[in-house]
Amino acid sequence: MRDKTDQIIRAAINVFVKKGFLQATTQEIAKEADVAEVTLYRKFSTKQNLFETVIKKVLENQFQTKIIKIAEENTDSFFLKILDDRLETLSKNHKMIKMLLAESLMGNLSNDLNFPVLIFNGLKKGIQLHFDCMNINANVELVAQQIGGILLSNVLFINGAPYFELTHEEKKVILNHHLQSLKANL
Amino acid sequence: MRDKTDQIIRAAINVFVKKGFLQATTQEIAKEADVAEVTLYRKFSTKQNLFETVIKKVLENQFQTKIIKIAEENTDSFFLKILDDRLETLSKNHKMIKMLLAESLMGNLSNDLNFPVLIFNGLKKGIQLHFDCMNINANVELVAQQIGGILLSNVLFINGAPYFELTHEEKKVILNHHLQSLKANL
Amino acid sequence: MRDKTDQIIRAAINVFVKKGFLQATTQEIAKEADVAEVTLYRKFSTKQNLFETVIKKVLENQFQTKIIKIAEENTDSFFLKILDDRLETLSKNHKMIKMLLAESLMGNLSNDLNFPVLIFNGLKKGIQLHFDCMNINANVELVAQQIGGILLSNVLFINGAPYFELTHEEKKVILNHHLQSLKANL
Amino acid sequence: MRDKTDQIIRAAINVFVKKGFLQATTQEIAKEADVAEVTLYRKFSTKQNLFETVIKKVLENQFQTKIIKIAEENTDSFFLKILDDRLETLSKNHKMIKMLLAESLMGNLSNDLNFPVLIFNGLKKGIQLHFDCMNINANVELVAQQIGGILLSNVLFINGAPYFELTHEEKKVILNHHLQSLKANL
DNA sequence: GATGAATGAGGATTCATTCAT
DNA sequence: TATGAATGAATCCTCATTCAT
Repeated sequence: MRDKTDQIIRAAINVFVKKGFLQATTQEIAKEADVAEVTLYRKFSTKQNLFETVIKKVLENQFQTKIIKIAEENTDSFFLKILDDRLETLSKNHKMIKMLLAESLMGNLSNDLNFPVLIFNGLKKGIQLHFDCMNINANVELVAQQIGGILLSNVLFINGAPYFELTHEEKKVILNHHLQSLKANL
Repeated sequence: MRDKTDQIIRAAINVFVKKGFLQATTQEIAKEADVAEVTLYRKFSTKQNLFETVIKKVLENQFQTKIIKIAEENTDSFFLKILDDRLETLSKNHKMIKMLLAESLMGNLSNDLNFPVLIFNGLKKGIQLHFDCMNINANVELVAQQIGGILLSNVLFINGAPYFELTHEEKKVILNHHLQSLKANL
Repeated sequence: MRDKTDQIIRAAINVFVKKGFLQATTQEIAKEADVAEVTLYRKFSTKQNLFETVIKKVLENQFQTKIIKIAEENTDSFFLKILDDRLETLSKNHKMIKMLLAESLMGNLSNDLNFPVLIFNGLKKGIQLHFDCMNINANVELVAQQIGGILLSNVLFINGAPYFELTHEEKKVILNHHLQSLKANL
Repeated sequence: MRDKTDQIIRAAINVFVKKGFLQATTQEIAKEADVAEVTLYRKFSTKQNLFETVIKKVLENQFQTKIIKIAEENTDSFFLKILDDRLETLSKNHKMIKMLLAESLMGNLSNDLNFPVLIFNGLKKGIQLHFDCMNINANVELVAQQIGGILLSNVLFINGAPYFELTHEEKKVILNHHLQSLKANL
C-alpha cells in the first residue's frame, strides 16, 4: 500500500513540475502512477491536498539547509558555503524550483509552504546566528535580501550552463564576486 | 468603439492580475468590462491573444526604462538611479509583477514577453553602456545578475512597507547598502 | 449594387458547394465575396434564404432540360440523347450535385428545390410525352426510376474518369449498354 | 455498464438518424439516453468517434449481405434475390439510409464507412463471382452500376409505398422489370 | 446602399470528484 | 484497499443575426 502511495507521489511530482498545479490533471497523475484515479482520491482526498503533500515532502527532502551547522565558521567561509550549497541545490532542481516559485506567486501555497518566504526566513535566521556569533552589527534583513537575490537571479536569469555543471574555477569566480559584495556592508 | 476595446483591456488587466491566466475566465473579464463575452472574442479572437495583447500593452506603458539616458552619469549616480527607479516601479506594480513573473515561470509567455528575461537584458545593455563610457572593466553578467537579484528580492521577499512608501531616509539606507555591494567588484 | 449581389451569390455557391449548408458560415461567404457580413443579410435576410436563392439560381441556369424538345425523336435517339445530356451535365457539376443531393437528403430543401424529386419528375414528364408520341405502352414510373438510377449511380459510384472526359467511343459503350437495358421493357 | 453504453448507442442512432451528424448534439443524445453528457465522452471521447462507432455497428448489424451465398444460383435467381433482398432492407431502413448517404456525400465518413462505396463494391464482388461461376462475359462495372442505380432510385425517388409494404404481386412486377433490363446486356 | 460593432444562444469538451462494489 | 462508472459544473469558443450610423 505504501507502494501505491509512493507511486502516486512520484508521479504527482513529475506532473506538477512539468505542468504546474492548475494544468496538471488528476487523470494524468493517476495514469503516470499506473493507478486508478479514485485511488488517488482515497489517499489524498483532494487535488490540492495531494499537491501540498507533495510539496511538503519535496521541501523536506530536497531543500533542507544545514545553514545552522556552519553559522559558527568564519564569515568568508560562512557566506561561501551558503552560496555554494544553495546554488548547487537550486540549479540541480531548476524545474522544481520554477514550479514552486510560480505556485507561490499565484498564491496556491499556504504560508508554511511558500517557497521564497521559507528561503528568506531560513537565510535570515542563519545570518542572525552568524552575526551573533561573530559580534557583527549589520543589517540582517538587507543581507538576507541580498543573498536571496543572488539565488533568485540564478534561477530566473539563466543563460549558460547551470551552476552545478560549472568547473571549480568558474564557481570560484562567481562565489568570490558575491562574497566581495556581501562583505562590503559589514 | 475604441471605448469597448479599452474597457475590455482594463478589465482583462484586473482579472489577469487578480487570478492569473489560467484561472481568469473570459466570462469574468467580459462581465467586468460590461461587455458581451463574444465582443471580446471579436476583438481578440482568443483568450491567449487577449492576454498577450494586455501584457504587451502593460510592458510598454509601465515598465519602459530610461536606463540608457543615465548611462553617462557617474557610477554612483548611475547605480542609484537605476535602483531607485526600478524599485519604485516594481513596488508600485507589485501584483502585476507577481503575475508576470508567475506566467513567465509557467512558460505561458513567448520569449519577447518573458518578464525576467526582459529585465535582465535591459540591465545588461545599460550596464555595458555605462561600463564602456566609464572605461570600467568588470563582469557585466554578474553585475546585472546582482542588480536583478536585488530587484527580485524586493518583489518576492517583502515583509514591511513597499519601497515606494518608504521615507526618503529609509530609501537612502537601502540604496546605499546596495551601492556599496555593487561597487565592491568594480 | 447588382454587382455586390452577384459577388455574394458567386461566393455563396463556392462556399456552399465546398462545405454544405450547415458548415458554411456567413462569415466565410462574406469574406469570399469581399463584402461586409451585414450586406449579405441586407440582401438575403437569412442564411437559409441565401441558400435557397442560390440553389434556385443554379437549378435554373445549370440544370435546365431540353427533354421536351427531343420527345418526338425515335426511341433510341430519345433515350441516348437524354442519357448523354444528363450524364454530361451531372459529371461536369459533380461537386454541386453531391451538395444538392446531400442537402435534399437532410431535408434542408423545400420540395420545389428537392433535387432528386425534380430530376425524377422531369424524367417522368419527358418519358410520358415520348411514350404518348410513339404510342408506347410501358411503365413510365419504372422507366423513369431506371434512368434516374443510371444517373445517380454515375454521381455516387464514380471510380475512374468522369463521363464528360471520356472518349466518344467510351461514351458509346456506356450509352449503348443502358439503351439495351431500357429497351428490354418496352 | 454495458447497459449505459448500449443506451447511448441506441439514443445516438435515433438522434443521428433524425438530425444528421452536424445537427445532432451530444446534449440531446445524452438526454435521450438518460445519461449525463460526460458519460458519453468518457465512453466515446468525441462526437465524431461516437458517430463512427454507431455507423460501424449499424453497418455490421443491418446491412450484411449474403450475396456470396447466392452467387452460384442461376442468373435469374441471382439477380432477383439480390434485388429483393436489398430493396427489402433499404426500404425498411429508409431514414437510416438517407442519413448514411447524406453523410457520405458530405464527406463526414471515412472511406471504410462510405455507404455508396460499400454497396457498390459489394455488388461488384458478388456479380464478378456469379459471372465467373456462370462463365458469363459481361461488363461487371456497368452491371453493378445498374443494380446500384436501381437501389438508389428506390431510396431517393419514392412516392408511393415502400418496397417492403408491397404485395407479392407488385414486387414481382418491379423485380421482373429490372431483371429484363439486367439480362439485356448479358 | 453599405457597414463596423455588438450580442444571445448554444456546442463540444474537460475536470475534479463521488458512488457502489 | 482498490477501482470502474458516472457526473455537475465550468470553459473556451462559434454562429447567425441585429443595431446604429
